[in-house]
Amino acid sequence: MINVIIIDDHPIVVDGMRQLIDAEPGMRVVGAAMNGADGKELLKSTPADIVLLDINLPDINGMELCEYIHRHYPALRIIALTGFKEYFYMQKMIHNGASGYLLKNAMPEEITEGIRTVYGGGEYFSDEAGNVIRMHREKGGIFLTMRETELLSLIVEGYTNREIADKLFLGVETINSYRKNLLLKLGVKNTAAMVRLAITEKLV
Amino acid sequence: MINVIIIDDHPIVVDGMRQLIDAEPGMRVVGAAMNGADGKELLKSTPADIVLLDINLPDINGMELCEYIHRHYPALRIIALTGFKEYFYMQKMIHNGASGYLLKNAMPEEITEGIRTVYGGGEYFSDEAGNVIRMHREKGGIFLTMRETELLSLIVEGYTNREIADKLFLGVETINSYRKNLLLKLGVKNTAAMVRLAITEKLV
DNA sequence: AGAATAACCCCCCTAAAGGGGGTGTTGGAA
DNA sequence: TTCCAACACCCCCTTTAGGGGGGTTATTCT
Repeated sequence: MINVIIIDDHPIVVDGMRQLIDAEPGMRVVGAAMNGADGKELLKSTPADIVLLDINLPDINGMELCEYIHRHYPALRIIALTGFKEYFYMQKMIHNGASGYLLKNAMPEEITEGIRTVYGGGEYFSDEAGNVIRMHREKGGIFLTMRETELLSLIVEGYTNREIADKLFLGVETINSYRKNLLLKLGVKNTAAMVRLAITEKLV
Repeated sequence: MINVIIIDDHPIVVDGMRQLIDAEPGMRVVGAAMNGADGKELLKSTPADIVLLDINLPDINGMELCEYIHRHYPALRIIALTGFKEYFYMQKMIHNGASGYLLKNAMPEEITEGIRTVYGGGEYFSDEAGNVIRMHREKGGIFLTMRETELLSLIVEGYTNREIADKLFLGVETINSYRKNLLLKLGVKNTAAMVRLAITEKLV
């Protein structure tokens, strides 16, 4: 029996997953949390095999939580379950210990198959995610570093330096440096042009 | 009995909604579609009272589909069900005939309450959405004028206020006013978010 | 004639972004 | 072991953007 924990702040998604997994023979949902803090508590009290982890959580970043889980519960296998289809997130989650990456528009069969594959020790990426990862892996040249890409995404989403600093627990001056460096690397002179480039060139 | 149709490309969301609604007395899901084309077919064959409509659909834009549904089935009440919290989307959906706007992180009770309220002839907006809408309704602002669109394009292209002013033979302060008004109308708080919205929604 | 709206202009003031310099740590490749 | 890239941080300073007000015209619809 594969025991699954869900950490996701969308009640509807949690309900849907629960129904899907419980209906599947050989696996069941043993707990669910709607934020990072509850998630950590849940992990402490409830032994499980698989964690389905959202990236968008109200209190902490899912990617950090992924790293935390991987460090504190190395035996636990993590599958990212998110709407983000940007390579950046996949790269980061895998780097932080995730063994699978499921997009929320994945078909139910993909989800159960993913759980089984990852439980068996493998890696699993849902169709679209797999394509994106393959595309980038052969191209290789990501000329922005991970941190830079991360910063860029946050800028594109409209966060100010102050907000980004708080979110990442860094100094404002640090964010400033990154921002200036991004302008330099991308060869643009202001945020507006950078955002446009980031979107049209799919850098995020 | 309130008959509900769901149009959303996330199977898990559909499952979750279905479970939630079917468990609620007095309402039931009579059909679901995962894209716009299937959605249109479904509407043709299946009479219903409420449509829960996602904005992110693989084939067509949910906002356009909203308008289509409203025109072809005026009796049908539409509730937007989406993750977008920008005012722009709410405004557009309401303008296109939606009677409610639910964010995907809404609590289950909000969803069922929303369905009931809208079925009863009212309007319903989930907590966060409601705040955003109320804030904007008092201030007003529907579509972009020619001039505003022109300004927006120039901003997206990375020109500063000074440059735009010179280019259009206007005062810098005038450009400033336009820019501020654009932020207000589009419901975003800075240039980065505005540029993103302008590009992804093809406002330019 | 009156109301509404687009287009235009101006002030003050603060917050945020950007330009140009710099420091130090770390972890991996050579 | 040395070297380098990535990362995080700091200073001073100027420009740009954004928040809050205040207006005037001309047109268009009723």
